[in-house]
Order: sequence, then C-alpha cells, then structure tokens
Amino acid sequence: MNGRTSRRDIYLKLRHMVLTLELAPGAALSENELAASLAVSRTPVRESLILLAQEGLVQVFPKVGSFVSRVDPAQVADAQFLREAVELASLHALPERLDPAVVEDLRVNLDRQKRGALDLEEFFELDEAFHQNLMRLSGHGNVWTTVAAAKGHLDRARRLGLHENVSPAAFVAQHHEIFEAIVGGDVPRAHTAMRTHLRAVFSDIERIRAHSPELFATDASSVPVRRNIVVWE
Amino acid sequence: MNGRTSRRDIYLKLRHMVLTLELAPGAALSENELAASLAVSRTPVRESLILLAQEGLVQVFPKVGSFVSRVDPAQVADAQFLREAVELASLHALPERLDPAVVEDLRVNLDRQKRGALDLEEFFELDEAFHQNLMRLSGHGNVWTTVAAAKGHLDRARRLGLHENVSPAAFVAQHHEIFEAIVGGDVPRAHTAMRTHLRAVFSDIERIRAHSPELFATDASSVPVRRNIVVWE
DNA sequence: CGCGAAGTTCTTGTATACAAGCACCTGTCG
DNA sequence: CGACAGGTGCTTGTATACAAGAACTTCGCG
Repeated sequence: MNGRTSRRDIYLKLRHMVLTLELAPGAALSENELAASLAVSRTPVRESLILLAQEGLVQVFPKVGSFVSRVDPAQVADAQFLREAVELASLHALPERLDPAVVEDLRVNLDRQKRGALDLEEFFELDEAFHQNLMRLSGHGNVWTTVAAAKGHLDRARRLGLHENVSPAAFVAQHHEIFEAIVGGDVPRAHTAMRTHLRAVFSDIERIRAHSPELFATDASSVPVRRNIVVWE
Repeated sequence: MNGRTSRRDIYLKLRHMVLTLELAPGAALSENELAASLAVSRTPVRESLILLAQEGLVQVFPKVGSFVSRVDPAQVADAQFLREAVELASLHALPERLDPAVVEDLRVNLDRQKRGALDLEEFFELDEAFHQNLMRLSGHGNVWTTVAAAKGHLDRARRLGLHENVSPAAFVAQHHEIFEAIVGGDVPRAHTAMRTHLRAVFSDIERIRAHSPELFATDASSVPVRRNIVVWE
C-alpha cells in the first residue's frame, strides 16, 4: 500500500552518515546544500532533519543553522543504562523453548564474527543484529527498535573507540560466552556475561574521550559555529 | 537562543489530544482540516504529524490519509516490558544519599495524590511526575524521556481502563509503599512493590480490551477507513 | 587604533502552488 | 440487476516563494 517516498531514503541516508561519523559530530549542515547535493527540494531534507533532531542526532537552531550533535557523555551514559536494563531483563524473560530459527541466526552470525579479518563496518552490523536477535529470543524484539533509536550517541562513541586500534576479538569472545550460556539454559551465567560485555563496551568510551575531547559536548549551552560567509565571488 | 515556533506548540497540542483520547484511536486526521482549525498552514501541521508518526501515535498512508493509531496490544506489552526493566533497574542504581530536593518533590506529589477527589487528568499528571522523579533519584531522570516517548500506546490503554470505573486509590497506596521503601533504604522491598504496581497497571488493560475491542488494533494490516466524501454541497 | 552601527548573506520557519494517486460515486452498457 | 469504466474530490508528497532573524563583514566615526 505504501509508496516509496524520497523522504524515507534521505532520512535513512543521513542517519547512516551521522552514525558512521561520515558526518562528523559538530559539523554544520545546511538544508539548501543537502537538498542541492541530493537533487531534491528542501522539503524532504528538512523533514528528515526534524526526525533526526527528535532522535538527538542533530541540533536545529532556528534562524541560525543545523548541526550534527556532538557526542554527549550524559546521553551516552543514559543509553548505556537503558540498554543494560533492557537486555538484562530480557534474559530473565527467556522462554523454556528457544525459537530454533533465531538460535540458528545467532549461530550463523557468531560464525561470521569469528571468521576474523572483518571490516569494522561489518562487525558493527553483525553486533547490532546479534543483540537484536537476543532480544527476539525473549519475544521482545520490537523493544530493540526503541533502544536502537535512543543509543545513537553511544554508537558514535563506540565507533570512535574502535576506530583507534583494537580488534573486536574480545567482544566476539564475549558474544560467544553469552550465547553459550543462553542455549545452555544458564541464565545467571548469561546475566553476568552480558553485564560484563556491555560494561566493557562502555569503559572503552572514557578512554577515547580523553583522546579526542573536541568531538564531545562540553556543556548543555553549546555555541554553534557558523561557517565563514564568502562575500565576494 | 531558540525562538518559539508554532510547530512545537502544535506538536505538543496534537500529542496531548492523542494521549488523552480527545482524538480517538482510529480517527481520521487531515492536514488541511487541522491547519484550518489551528489557523496555520499545512507545513507545521504536517511536520508535527511526521513526528507523531515516528512515535507510533499516528499512521500516515501516502496519498490516502492520516489516522490516529489504534491501540496496539503488542506495543502496549513492549512499553510495559521497557518501563518495568528501566524502573526496576533504577532502583538498584540508587545512591547512598538521596537528593533531598527530589525526595521533597516526591513527598509533596504523594500528598496531593492522597488528597482524594482529584480529577482523573490530574492524577495522570501526578503519576507521570512521580515516576519521573523516582528515576531522577538514581540520576537517570533523562532516560524517562525515552520511556515516555515509547509508552504512548500504554498510556492510552491505561486511560481507557481508568475511564471505566475505579478510583486510583489502589495505585496511590502502591506509590506510597514504593516511596516508603526507597526512603527507608529497603531496595528489595521497593523492587517488589514497584513490580507489583507496574503489573497491576498492566493487568487492567486486558480487562478493558475485552470491553472495548474496537479501539484496539486487530492485526498489522489495518485498513484505513476513509470518511465519506460529500459531493453535492 | 578602537568601537559601534549599518549592511550583506546566510540560516530556518511558514505559506502556498503543483503533482501524483487512491477511493468513492455514478452513469452506462451488457 | 450486475459489472465495469470514468469522473470527482479528497488525500499526502514535493517544489518553490516569501518572511523573519542571527551572525559576520565592513564602513564610518571619534
């Protein structure tokens, strides 16, 4: 029934660019420039920016400009708290019989993670699918949508952390541990493994923050920096 | 720095009308009609509807129409799971010393709840503020924003339930129990009281669903009903 | 040189015009 | 009577025009 609209395409494209840091935190956006480069009018671009603003990924200052949000440590912590609460709770809501199809998906996903030599982008996609499928096991897969929408700042911080150096091998091992505990029916062990995993992800962030403070927000009253205006031409 | 925009006013107004059931689930909306009745152009109305659609409170069918979402039992259950996970987790993140200002706010809030003879609308506002302040005690007050955005379907279902009959007295007593356990430092008791409270709220919903099934969504492929078109006039 | 005020040019917010499509109504034909 | 074809008026999607404001540049003045 639904026809495809360009707004959805543009929204997803911009969102992806923000989350992958292709659009850097703090970068100035312009509805006109984006519209021109995407070969559409301001309308769908503007509506996409409004949606991104509601997610907290973009800040719009009326009559001043739009900017990619700097990574806000407070929002990162909030997202961390949210996902930990939800993912741990879902472990205690696991049914007796796990859905074999989802379990198989998880196994395939894990195999790919272990194959090593994987692109960083690839790892993030697998990681995202892995955690979403874990939620599906407890029948609350749709809740992941809400969590995913709220953890944009955390994802960007994580990307900053992994850009630096380390291979995701440690995280892959933790995924394995969580998975084995779940299929083995050992909920307490799964709980511990999950908490360890999520907090390891979180602890990485403080390290990178000391390394690249300019990408993080300092306080709530951030002053946007306007691009220089070219006068002559 | 930010100037007031009419879009925000309209968005908040429409959102409030949807959550209070002033705009009934399933009701047809029209950007043109709303714009006319609000004395603005389609633009701010349309942008507000887009935001509400992202929250799941409105469904927009391109070239067909926009409708207030019917209450989706699946989304109600998701919101219930989400809020229970978050609110219970926040109890275990309470600090040693509670913020006296927030505690005082909670006490004043509770006193008003107990004053009895309160408007239903008033009770909902107090209830909302009460739970948000509980989250503030653990330092995760901002997470409540995410929970609040995701629990629109649950709130509407709850309103349907309380429209019917009961006084909120039982809920007020549960609030009292939770509060006393928290200020007494008894986390396990607070945990039990909170879980009992949240599930009591949830159990009310199944009752009303049997009573007024037309306000609930039946399946995902809901067919929108267009208003009759008046031809002659 | 310091400083203030006006001007320029960008920004987003709002209003409006046009395009595309769906659903209903109605007339017509078998 | 039934069914199909076309008209009609609504719907939202997109493009464009105009308005209001903020920040930077620059000019003028002391």
